[in-house]
Amino acid sequence: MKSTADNPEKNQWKRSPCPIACTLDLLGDKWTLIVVRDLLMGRSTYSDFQNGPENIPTNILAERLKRLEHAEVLTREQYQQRPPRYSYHLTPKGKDLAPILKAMARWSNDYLPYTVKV
Amino acid sequence: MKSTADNPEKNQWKRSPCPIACTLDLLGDKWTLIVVRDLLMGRSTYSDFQNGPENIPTNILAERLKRLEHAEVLTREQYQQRPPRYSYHLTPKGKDLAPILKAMARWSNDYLPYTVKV
DNA sequence: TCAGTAACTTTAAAAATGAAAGTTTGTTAA
DNA sequence: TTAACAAACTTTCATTTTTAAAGTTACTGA
Repeated sequence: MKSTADNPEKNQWKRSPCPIACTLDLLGDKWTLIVVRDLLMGRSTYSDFQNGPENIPTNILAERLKRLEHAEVLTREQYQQRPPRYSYHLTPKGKDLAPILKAMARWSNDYLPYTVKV
Repeated sequence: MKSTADNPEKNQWKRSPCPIACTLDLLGDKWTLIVVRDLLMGRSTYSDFQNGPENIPTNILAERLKRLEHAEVLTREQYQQRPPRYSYHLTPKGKDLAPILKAMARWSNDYLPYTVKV
């Protein structure tokens, strides 16, 4: 029988209690941190994200926004009634992802050629 | 006609020249940084990685090791002739991924419940 | 010679991704 | 008053990736 501490159903983690693994359970894919990057840059609407240089597929974008909202990394708010318009904003939890992105940008600038310097 | 600067074939990047996007092109999935974490912890053999708490599928592990070797994040060396045995080690480029993992661990400890503190 | 181990490779099913078209709600120009 | 346009999605379906499981190769030690 599985102990509670080892059971991902009862806890938050899917693979192991390792903090790296837990972060990757939520953010470990090609698109999620692109959306966070855009939010950190001040972009806030669905079409802002959709029109980014990476051309995120719209169904992926919608799914990621829902996932991040559920994880309380961002909030969705209607800023206009008619026509209905929504904006997305980072929570403190979401803003605190900045050091991860900073470290990635730094590493990329140091080691990957043809990368835009930041 | 596509300009050279915008052509991912000629450059290293697949989606955009953004350093975040470039990093995610290489590392943006659920398993790659788990392998890097293990390497940073001093694990070095295929079975070391395979026996980690996350139970990485063996074909995924083999593919990731090849990809990281190709990207010069790690090296593979035969440390014994017979039976043939191999070990993997981070290059300076690989070791410099540590700040990214540190930032992830920090964020996880700050915001994700049931995570092991580091 | 037989079981066991490291380091993979192969296979087939399941899940995720990606490209494209479609939907809903409203605005604005003709 | 109708047609075109836009934001913010949803749906569909083909392709790609992931996963679990079994298989392979090279060798050791009993």
